[in-house]
Formats: sequence, C-alpha cells, structure tokens
Amino acid sequence: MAKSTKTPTINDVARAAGVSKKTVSRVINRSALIKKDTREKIEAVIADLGYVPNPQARALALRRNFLLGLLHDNPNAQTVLNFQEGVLDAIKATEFALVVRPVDRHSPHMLEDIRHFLEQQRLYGVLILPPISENDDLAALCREMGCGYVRMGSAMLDDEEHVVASNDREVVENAVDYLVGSGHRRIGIIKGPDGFRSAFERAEGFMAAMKKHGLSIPPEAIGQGTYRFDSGLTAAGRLLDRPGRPTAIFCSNDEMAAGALHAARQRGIEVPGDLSIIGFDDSPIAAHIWPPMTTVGWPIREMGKAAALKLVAPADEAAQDSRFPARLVKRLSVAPPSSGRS
Amino acid sequence: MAKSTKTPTINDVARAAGVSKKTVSRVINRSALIKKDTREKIEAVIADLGYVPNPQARALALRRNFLLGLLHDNPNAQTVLNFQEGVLDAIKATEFALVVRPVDRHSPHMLEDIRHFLEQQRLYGVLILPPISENDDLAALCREMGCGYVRMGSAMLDDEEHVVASNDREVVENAVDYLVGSGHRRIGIIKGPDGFRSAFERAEGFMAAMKKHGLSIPPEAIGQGTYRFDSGLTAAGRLLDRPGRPTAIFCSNDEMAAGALHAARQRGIEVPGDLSIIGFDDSPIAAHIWPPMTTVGWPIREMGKAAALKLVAPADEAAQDSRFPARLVKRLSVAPPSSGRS
DNA sequence: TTGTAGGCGTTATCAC
DNA sequence: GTGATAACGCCTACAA
Repeated sequence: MAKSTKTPTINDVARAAGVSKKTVSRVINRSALIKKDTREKIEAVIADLGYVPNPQARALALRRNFLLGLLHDNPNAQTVLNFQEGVLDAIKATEFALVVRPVDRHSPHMLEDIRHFLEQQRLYGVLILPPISENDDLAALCREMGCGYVRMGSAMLDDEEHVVASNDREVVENAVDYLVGSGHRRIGIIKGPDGFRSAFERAEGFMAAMKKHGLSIPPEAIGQGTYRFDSGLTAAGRLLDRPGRPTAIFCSNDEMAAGALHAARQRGIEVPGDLSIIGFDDSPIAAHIWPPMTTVGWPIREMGKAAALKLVAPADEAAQDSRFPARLVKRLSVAPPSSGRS
Repeated sequence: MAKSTKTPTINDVARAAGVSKKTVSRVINRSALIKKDTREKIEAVIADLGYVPNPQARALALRRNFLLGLLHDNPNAQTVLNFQEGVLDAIKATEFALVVRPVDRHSPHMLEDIRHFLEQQRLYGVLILPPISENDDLAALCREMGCGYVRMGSAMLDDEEHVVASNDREVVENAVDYLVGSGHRRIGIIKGPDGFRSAFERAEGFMAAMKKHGLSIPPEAIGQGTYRFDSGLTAAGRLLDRPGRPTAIFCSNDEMAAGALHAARQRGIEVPGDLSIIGFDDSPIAAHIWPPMTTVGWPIREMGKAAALKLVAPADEAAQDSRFPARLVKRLSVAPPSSGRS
C-alpha cells in the first residue's frame, strides 16, 4: 500500500517486487518467458498496489492504441445502442474502449471529417453502421489510413474479415412466404430510399419471392419511402387509395410500417382484418403500437460483438462469424385476408 | 510534403520549420510567448505536412487525457443518442473524444466496475445519465478518483458545476394546468418506479398542481409502473376499470403512456374523446402512435452540449447553464372531457 | 529467465 | 522569444 497518493506506475510495482520494469512488463503482457514464482510474486504486488497499466503510455510505446470507434449516421437509436452493447460485450474484459462518432452522411465534408477524426484519434479500428457502412470510399479511407474496420450491412459488402451482415434478402422472402401462406395474393411493398443497400436487398427479396409464387407486382402496389414515419404514411396512403388495393403490405422498416398503420386507420381499414402489415427491424415501436407488429428482427447485439472481435481478437472463434440470420417475429399485424376481398 | 510514409511528428515539423520542438509545441498550445512570424511559419509547415498532434503522447506528458466518458443505463435509446450528439457538438472541434460505457445498475459490482473503468481509462471526466446519475455513491467515487463529472437529472442533484437538470416538477405542473384548463377534474397519474428521482419529481409536480387547483387525488387514481410499456398497460388498466374512472391520465413517461393508450383501446375507450393522455420524454414513439401524443419534451441535446462544456471548457458561457426547461409538446391525445362524463 | 539502454511523441523546467 | 534537457509510463532491442 505504498505511494497511495498517486496512481502506481510500473516502476512502483517493479520496486516493490524487487525486479526490473521489464519483468513487470512481461507479466502484464503475458509473456511466456517468466518463471512461475516471479509471475505470481509480481501479480500479488500488482493486486496489492492496485496497479493498472496506463493505456496512453502503452499506446505511445506500441504505436497503436486501444480505442475502437463507432461511426454511425443513424435512423434508429435502438440499433445503435444495441450494437454498442454488443461491442462492449466483446471488449469489456480488455483494455479497449469504445469511442462514438456520429457523422452526417449528407455533409460534403463527411470523408474529410472522418479522415481528421481518424488522424487525430489514431484509432485501432472502427465499426461502421449502415447506411454509411455502404460507402466504399469510407472503407477505402480506412484502408489507406491503416485503420482496421468492420462494416455492418445487409449483404456482404466486403471481405469476410471486414463485414458482419444479415440476410435481408432471404428473410424478406420468408416474410412474403408467410403472407402468401396466410392467403394473401395482392401484396404491396413500400421500399426504402434509393442508395441504401438495405432497401435494395429487401426489395430484391420481395420481388424474388413474389416471382417464386407466380404473383405479379403491379406498379401501383409499389411504394417508396425514406425510412421515416411520414413517408410510410404517405406511400401507404397511395397504395390504399387505389382500386384493388393490396391485402398486405411489406414495409422496408418499422417506422414506415407504423406510418402505414396510421394510413390504414385514417381510412377505416382494419389491421390485420382488412390489411396485414409486416415491418423490418423489430424496433421498440413495433412491439408498442397496436396491433403489435409482425416484423423482422436481427441479432444486432451479437453482430456488434462479432464485429468488435474481428478487430480486437481476430483469432477468436466468434470473430469468424460474418453472417447473422435475421428472422421473422410474428405478432398480430398479419392475418388471412378478409373473405370478401381476396 | 516530406516523410509521407509515416504520420509526421512534432520533430518533423520542428526540423522543417528550422525551430525547436518546444517552439512548435508552443504554437500547438497557443502560447502567447511566440513571435507572430514564427507562429505563422510554423503553422504553414503544420498545414503542409498535415501534422496532427498525437493525443496519446500529450496525455502522457500532461498526465491527463482527452477522453470523456458517457455512463448510462438507459431505458430510452433516443435520449442517450441525443445526449451523445450534444456532447459531440461541444467537443467536435477539440481533441476530445467520447467513450461510451453502458452500465448495469442492478449489478452488485456496478461501482467496482466503474471504478475499474475509470482507473483503466483515466478519463478526463464523465457524463452521467439518469437514472444512475442519481446515485450519490457514484458521484463520490468520481470525486475520490479525481475524475471530473457532470450529472444529468430531473433536479439539482449536486453543485451547479456538476449538474445539468431539467425542471420536471414545474413542467408537470404545467401539464396538469393544461388538463384542468381543458376541463378535466378527475385526473389520474401513473407514477414511475420508486427510487427514480425523475419519478419522484414528476409525481410531486402532479400532486402540487392538483392541490393548487383544489382537486383531490383518490388513491384509485394513482397508478405506478416501471417506465416500461407493459407496466403502463397494466397500471392504466386498473385505473380505467374502476368506477368513476379518470378523464385524463398523466403518465410519467412515454412508454407507459403508450401502454395506457393500449389499455384504453382494449376497453373501447376513445383517446382523446373519452380519455386524455399526457406522456413524458417526447420520444419518437410519442409522435408515431395514434393519436400523436401530447408529452413533455426536454432539450436533451443542449443538455449534452452544456454538460460536456462544463468539463472541457468551464469558462465557456454556455457551460454556465445548469437548468434546462422542459416544455409541453401539444399533440392530439388531449381534448376536453366528453360532455356525458365530466 | 531477467535486466539495461534507448525510444515512442509530447510537454515542463530553466537556462540563454 | 527560443531552445536544450529531462521527464511522462511503457515497450523493443539486445545483452547477460
């Protein structure tokens, strides 16, 4: 319990243990070249003194630091937070810490801003959330700057080691199968915004499934939104105001699905009686509106953990996983089409 | 453009400018003791080389680092993210970075975990979100470890320099005034969980306002929940199943308000026709359910910014703000009580 | 298996 | 005003 006034350094430990700094350093870094006795003695001293290595000093000496960055420009707070939790699961027992950096994908300086951020903080690696994870220039920037990176996305955007991806396309096919199995034939879609890979993947899955079932998709059954609530309201309104309106709508995310639900309610269309709706994300809102919404959930926390492991422990078994299956979460917004209409 | 293979250091700048490291250091740190010519010459070289000071090295030399921590155990993802954005607003142009740390307030090791985190990362300061911001032991721990801290809360939990607070009590009074002004007399409340200062403040504001208006609060008009959706559903159900049910309910947060809305719908009670509801938080769900919910919004992003400034720029004018007024956001879930009932 | 010398990039001290 | 020199806490070489 010496030197309790200041946080102890490696020197204090060395002195107290009667060895050299380097020997202490070897213990810290789990070097094999240490006699068991020596190690145990030093570990005891470390515990006694409450010594914790200074990560800044280590960073300086090792010329690499222990900071992971999280880059996001997010439409969905819960997703970001779940991902953060997953990352923390992975680094909790390590000396790594997670630095967050919201970015504005609409800013013309986005790449410059990120470059400056990476230069300044000299991060060990960054985790990139959609939609900016889909930006190949950003990935190129990371490579150029020697900064590790892992992209989260709806498809394999990059090499295995740089991606954690869900199977949006496939799971949307399942969702359509489910609607068809419930008796629906006139199924509409509200697509996400152009330029989002997730929007593309989900729409492709939808189209493929409809084709598989021999169902046509008239243009008026296709809407498009921005992933925001209002856009879902508007787009669904258009689908529902047309004659021969769909008996079911797949919405490319939950916010738009909530908007579609409102659009139906405004028109006196019952959900799920007259209209079935499926969303995507399994965000909190899906469970908290009425009726509770059938949607697609993905294991975001696990993806966050795997992504972080790819960076900090690439040898770890869990770091090998790159594909994370989303799955349909069945709640109450889907029912067979009402007999009079289908 | 020399030495393009590696990131330039202060030595490269000094050499290129024909001065000593220390002089460059003075420029970086905006020392006044520098001739204008010298400064400008060095600044030009810095820009030319693209030199960025290494924060780890500075941290080592200065014996303090440039990391802010965000401690949260959050019931509300949007709040955390908004706060993060505010913090980033404050530190964007600085060398500070924000490290996030979700904590589990139910863990018996919470304080130990946080202590270890603070020891390991040696943070410049931490920002603490409710509900753990209300933990005085945690604040004491920060003081003990010499770690700056700012607590966000529903009331002045600490000295000015350590708090950004909203005026929950007062704004809930306003909410009740609004209900009374709309003609309501039988007003119920769903309180938040015991042990949450926010729950206490909001309930106090409610009681005070009711008293001010000379309205009684029968025990059966008082419910309590956990701030979760389900608890709101249950608690509201109990209030609504009693004879002489309230014509309006104030819910201590939006999730419970959404639950109350469901409870009403399940019973065929129209909102706002037969029942008015007010929530708290102005979370996304409040705007995205039907009817859009009247709620209390607080300037979380501004609070995040002010909190960060208290740590990194205590002299800044904006860092002086400690109180942040919440305000009633009027939407469609409040109407006069139906004529037959009030 | 352990220790010594030197360096990582920056700042503080104290001369000039 | 400016510049040597010695820290800051840790690690890599290399030597013993």
